[in-house]
Amino acid sequence: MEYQWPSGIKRTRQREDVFRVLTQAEGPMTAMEIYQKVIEHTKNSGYAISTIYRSLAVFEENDLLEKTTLMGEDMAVYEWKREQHKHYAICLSCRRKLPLPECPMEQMHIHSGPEDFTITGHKLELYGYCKECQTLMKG
Amino acid sequence: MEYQWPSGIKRTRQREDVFRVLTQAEGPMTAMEIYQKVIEHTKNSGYAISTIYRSLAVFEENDLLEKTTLMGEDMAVYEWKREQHKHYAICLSCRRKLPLPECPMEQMHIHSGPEDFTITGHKLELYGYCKECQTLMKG
DNA sequence: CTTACTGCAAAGGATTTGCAGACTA
DNA sequence: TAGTCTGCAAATCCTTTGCAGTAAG
Repeated sequence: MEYQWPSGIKRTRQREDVFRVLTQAEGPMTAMEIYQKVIEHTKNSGYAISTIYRSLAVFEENDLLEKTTLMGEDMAVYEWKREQHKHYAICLSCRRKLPLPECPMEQMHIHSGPEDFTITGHKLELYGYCKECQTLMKG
Repeated sequence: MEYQWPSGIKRTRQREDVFRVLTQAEGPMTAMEIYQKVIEHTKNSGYAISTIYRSLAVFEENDLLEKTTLMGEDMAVYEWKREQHKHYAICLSCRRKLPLPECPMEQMHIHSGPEDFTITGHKLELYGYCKECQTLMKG
């Protein structure tokens, strides 16, 4: 198992489910997507979506995941924080999220914003059209 | 007046109000903030928040404004699209939004993301602490 | 005039919360 | 066993929508 249970957080079956889904996810997921993955795996009908939200809140308070709302979407997406953080190129047509091979912000050396502002993090998303959708549009 | 009424959009008093507030705004605003600015200016009590949303929708459909949800906030913010688009450094303490002097993405020449992906736009936000909040934390 | 826009109020939908029972340590 | 967590259902809150009256061109 690549990811270990974070210390300082009480371990419950439901939180483990959310943890497993998030750490195994390919990209950011909505609460509903996480919920569906969980019940699909546990085959447990008595599972509350509110528990998902509460688990996510606990992880977020402990700075273990990132909550975002992507352009053109209404629901928040959640992603587990990894050593090497990720950015995505999001296709405006099919909404697919393609991970960038590396973080452009680290590639360049811009760690300075406005004067006297200490940067602790950043959020970057690229928008455009993936190969398949470009082909479809031309065709 | 710097900004001219966009052609192709029916001109009404209410839309003009939203247009004026947005084009004069210093940064992104929530629908509620726009609403309050509008009624403060017009002193009109019979003004519906739904009209604000509908005006925003029309402008957005015409690609005249950008709707975003900032990290750690629940409400969407709206910003008029300008020739020179803006990015912000957002203080995690006081939530102030400080505009960056220039777009870091243009500064570097990264216009390539994943293979065969055509980039049409991007979203970038820096997070951290502004001068005042740093001082407060140290003191 | 004709059609689109607005105010009002009510509906939607994601997320949060109160409470009593269930479970972890 | 003590205290937290969960399921359930109801409440919130931002945002959207239906409808009848109003305004723009």
